[in-house]
Amino acid sequence: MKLLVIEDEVKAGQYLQKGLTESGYTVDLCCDGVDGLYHATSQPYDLIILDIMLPKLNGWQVLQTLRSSEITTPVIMLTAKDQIDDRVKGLESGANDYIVKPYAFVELLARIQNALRTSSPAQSSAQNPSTIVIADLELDLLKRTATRQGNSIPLTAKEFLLLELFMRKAGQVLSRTSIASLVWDMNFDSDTNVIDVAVKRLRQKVDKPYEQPLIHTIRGMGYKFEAASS
Amino acid sequence: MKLLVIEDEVKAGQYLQKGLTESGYTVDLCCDGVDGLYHATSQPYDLIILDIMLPKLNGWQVLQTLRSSEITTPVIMLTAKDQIDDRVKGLESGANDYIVKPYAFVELLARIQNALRTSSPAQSSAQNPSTIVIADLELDLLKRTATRQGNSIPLTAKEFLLLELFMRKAGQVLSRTSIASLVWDMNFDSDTNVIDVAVKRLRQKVDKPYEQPLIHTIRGMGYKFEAASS
DNA sequence: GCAGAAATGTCATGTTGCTGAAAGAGTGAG
DNA sequence: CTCACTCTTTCAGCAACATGACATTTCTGC
Repeated sequence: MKLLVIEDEVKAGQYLQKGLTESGYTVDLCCDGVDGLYHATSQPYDLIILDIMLPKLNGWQVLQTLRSSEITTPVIMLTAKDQIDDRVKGLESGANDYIVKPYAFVELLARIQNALRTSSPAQSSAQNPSTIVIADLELDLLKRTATRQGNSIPLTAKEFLLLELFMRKAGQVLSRTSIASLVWDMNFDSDTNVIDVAVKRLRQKVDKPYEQPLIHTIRGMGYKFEAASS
Repeated sequence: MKLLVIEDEVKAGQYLQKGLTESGYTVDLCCDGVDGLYHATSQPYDLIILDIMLPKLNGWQVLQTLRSSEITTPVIMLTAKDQIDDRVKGLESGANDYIVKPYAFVELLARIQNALRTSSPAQSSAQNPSTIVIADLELDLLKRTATRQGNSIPLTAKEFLLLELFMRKAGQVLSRTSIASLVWDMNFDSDTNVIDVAVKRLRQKVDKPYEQPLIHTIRGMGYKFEAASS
């Protein structure tokens, strides 16, 4: 799950980034409206957290531009107590939710989860969204553990993020470039093999001890997570 | 599925009753705290929807009385925007969820389903809300003491809060930021290691003298309280 | 209020193990 | 067979965590 935080106060922004990263999200951080808008339009995010008071372009303008570009990513507005106006209250602006500063971090977390839940309609009626199950592999997002055939598999932070991405996008081929931008915060211009190494380590734990491989290499394209081998 | 709605505004209450009935629930409606408490204690409900602003007895009092009567029916609090305080935010009051007025009906529905789903398995084993028992550790919420293998463990205020949080969220990974937000009221100070120190002190008392560790560090993510570990 | 004690927070230092770079071996495609 | 792509292993750096000592705040009995 990739979030974009647009917040000009550096400290508040870093705090958010840290807290949300710990909570299992990948977070990009922008410090002004123009930069934020650029990021929001140039790559897909699952959710955007948008401060209203911003240099260059304020939150309203960013939001309006996004919506008129038909970008429907859920947006949670951050507003100071004395800035609340009717646009926020009624959520008529196209925002999905708002939260008043200062806020409790866990409350923001709850709102993020809520916005993510309600924005993907498939989930809402489906079963418990806190676990993903594919074949005999189960990923528990709250416990941050994987289980295969009853065996608990301990995962490091990066491994967990990678596996979560794989399982969410099961069946799709994921290029190294998109993996790099979704799990690492890097643009894939450098010639690194972090991803190969990470996949190798993940396979070691998830596939190696078992019969059926779930992580498949698509030569020249990337990787794919799939139950039935093609 | 039988629900109890405690809401003083007649119109809002009837609206809820109608909507929930149409959604397949059986709904009782009460218009003040005393009446609501009477119903809630005199017959079993699957879930209670509880407004905070109520005549005679407010939502907090009703909830507290319910919980101290060992009634563990899931409760969703209804709160106006300007009433949100940390009790709601952290859900430390014994409520299972809360929703801010005005809300979308479908959202309330989703939260009801969620509360019914997540509470039922846990509730049955946690009949007595005045103590939490996990493995050989017992936490007495009234006496504010912990006991492990028959040995009483004296806890300071912060230690107790932290352990209570851990045990309530047993199995889940808690990020430092969430812990900071729930146990301390820190929502912005980032460069401190109070939490690490507090965990160390708690471990000293709770884990150090015993065989099986209960508090686990999940590197890069936070901490987790769990009996059997990988 | 005051002194002493307990609790809590800050800082400096030690320790661990995750992570990513590099380099070589393996493997499939043409 | 050759080349490009992928896999595997090794290793050092470093961020994240643990810990002990010290400072500050809060509590408690007089």
